[in-house]
Amino acid sequence: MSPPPKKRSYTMRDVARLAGVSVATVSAVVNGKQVVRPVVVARVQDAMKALNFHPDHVARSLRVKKTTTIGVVVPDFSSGFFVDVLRGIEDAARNVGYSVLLCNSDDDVEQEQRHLKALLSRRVDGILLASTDLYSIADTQLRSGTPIVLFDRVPPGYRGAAVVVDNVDASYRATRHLIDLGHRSVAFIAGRLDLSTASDRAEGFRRALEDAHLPLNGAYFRRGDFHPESGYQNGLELLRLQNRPTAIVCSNGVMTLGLLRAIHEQHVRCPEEISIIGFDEPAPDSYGFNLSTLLRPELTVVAQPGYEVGKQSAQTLLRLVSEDHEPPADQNPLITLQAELRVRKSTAAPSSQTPTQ
Amino acid sequence: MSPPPKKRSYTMRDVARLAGVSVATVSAVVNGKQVVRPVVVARVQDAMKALNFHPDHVARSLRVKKTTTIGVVVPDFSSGFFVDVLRGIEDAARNVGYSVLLCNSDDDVEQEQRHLKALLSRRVDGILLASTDLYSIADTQLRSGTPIVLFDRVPPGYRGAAVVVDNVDASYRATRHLIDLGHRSVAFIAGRLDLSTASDRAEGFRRALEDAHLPLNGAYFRRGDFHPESGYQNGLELLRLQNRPTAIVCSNGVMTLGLLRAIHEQHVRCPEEISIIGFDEPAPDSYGFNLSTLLRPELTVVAQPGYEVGKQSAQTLLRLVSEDHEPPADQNPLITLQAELRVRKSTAAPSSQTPTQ
DNA sequence: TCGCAAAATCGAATCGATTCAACTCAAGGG
DNA sequence: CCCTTGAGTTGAATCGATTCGATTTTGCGA
Repeated sequence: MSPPPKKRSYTMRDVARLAGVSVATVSAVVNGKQVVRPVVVARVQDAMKALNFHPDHVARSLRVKKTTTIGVVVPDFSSGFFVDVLRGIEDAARNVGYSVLLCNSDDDVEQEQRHLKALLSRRVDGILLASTDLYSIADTQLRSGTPIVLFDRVPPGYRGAAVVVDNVDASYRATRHLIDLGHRSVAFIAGRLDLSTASDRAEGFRRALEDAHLPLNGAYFRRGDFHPESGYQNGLELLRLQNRPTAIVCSNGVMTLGLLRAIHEQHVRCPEEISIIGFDEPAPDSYGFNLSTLLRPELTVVAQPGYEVGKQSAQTLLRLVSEDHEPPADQNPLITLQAELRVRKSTAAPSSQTPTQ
Repeated sequence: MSPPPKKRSYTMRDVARLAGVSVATVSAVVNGKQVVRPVVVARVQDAMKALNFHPDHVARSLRVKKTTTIGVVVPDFSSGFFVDVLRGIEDAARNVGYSVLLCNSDDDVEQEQRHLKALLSRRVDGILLASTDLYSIADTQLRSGTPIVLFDRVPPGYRGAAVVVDNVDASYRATRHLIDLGHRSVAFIAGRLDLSTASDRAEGFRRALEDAHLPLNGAYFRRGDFHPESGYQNGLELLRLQNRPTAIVCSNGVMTLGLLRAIHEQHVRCPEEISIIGFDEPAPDSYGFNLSTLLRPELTVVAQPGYEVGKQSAQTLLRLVSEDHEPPADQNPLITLQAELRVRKSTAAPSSQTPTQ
């Protein structure tokens, strides 16, 4: 019960001294996992209050080899999709007392590697990663032993845990929607084809054409890079084509914004002269109602369940973290979520004069 | 030079053993702050490579009492503004090797307190906070000794470091823009008036009217809560008013979306029948071009420099962190940034028939 | 009142990197 | 040839909480 020394922040030692017990007992009180007599508990709690003691999580982490922290690496959090994902992650993590270390890779391979190194060095309990560099993960993962859950993007044949959207199906349905409306010349603006999301969407588009016995016009398949400018450029080029397509599928949210700009600039009426369908809402999905309904025209989109992707990724990761043994091989670590087709006003039947094909 | 024991992750001890030196020397090599003979450096580095050694940042943090991590508490990262801020923070932090612990308070006072406690417990080097509860900060701050920089929202008379936008001026200019166009009956949809941002914007509105010798019609001053639904409801009520205003200033981004919906639903033409000006872009500012230009109508807004707010907040905080002594009192710790008026198509001169005032 | 099992508390080692006083050793001066 | 000097290296203490085997207390029956 000696007077506490003057410090900025007190330790269990100080609390113990003030309460007249040992640090082990203070620890027992703090963690509540061992039995301590009520009278002692009270004494310790008083001491803690008196000193405004807060246990040092860093020291604890060192000792128990667990940081109660997960790292998240996203390629870009300007995109509405990743913001939704992030919200899902944060909510799931917070619910179980985990903190989130946020890293932005800017879609840059080196940044991503640096971030992963930093996260491992900081001994996060697990990592959520939307990787820019699909082929270098195995490496990082194998070396570290830290659980990793990939989301959104997954290397072909990846055997680890991952949460993705069924992009083939999403794209198929988007394309199919246009075909069902009567479109025969449908164009596609693809994303970075080295990413699974982009190639899957391209594949869905291809299959939908195939199933409808429509030819795949090479000029209608454009390579974008998931950035708005490429939506704009490819949009312009498509609109200027002699045989202009009657409909365009645009394979992500921000490229769709670029495409819209091109359409406005060229004074092409949508959906009268051209139908367009986008991927993702162009802004976070969380306002209670969606921004797309305010766009000119109201956008038909295939919306990915971003929040759900985040939530399930985090939950999967936290499950892996809490299992010390390797998860049984028979349970599939790949979770696939379905996107939702939201038909609004940017898609309609093509005008009667069918363009030459 | 004994063979390394099998472990998941190796320590300096292992590296030292393998390299035939002491841990102190390994530490010296890792940190490069003391002179070590090149031949020894090489031996140590080889050993590190061989074991795939990565220093344990947790242990380091404990010893040096520094985590190279800052905590960020935002009320909501669905809003485009905070996403921009976050990007600014992340960029600034990453540039100097800091990590970011992200917390979402959901504009809930208890969440915020919990997050702050957690961050202090985790011994972050500093905290960036957009506080929901302006009057309980002093407490947390004084007790902890951890540097805190407030951003976006600041309690009146706050004496600590903060980075804010000049909301009075921003709102003044928005209102002034409408008055200059000839509007005489201008309405205002306010946010949560307990927040400095909201009350400052209300004040700017008030002053602009006053300077123009226009009366402040009570029915034209609406209290919202910064959420889209309140923009919608207040919008509806304003539009249904007998003396409908000819222009509306809406004091944040998502409420403006709600207001837009109300306008569409009521089939009120904008800007012909009503001019509106919003605060913030309704989505992140980072696409290279802005979403507002695609809205129907293209929105005139007062855009806050979100990225800059984030960047300067982080830089200010990191400066505080690196100074061990208290900063001199004579330098003003309050940074005020100016918003930018972006005139687009949702504002125009009122129609000739002046409504009864 | 005593003895003893059970319950409560304690002491000391530990996690992994940093730090600093102490020590080694080679070079150069006297 | 010895001593000083200083560059390079090392051992051991330290950061603060946890943990576990050891020790003390408590409560209860005899």
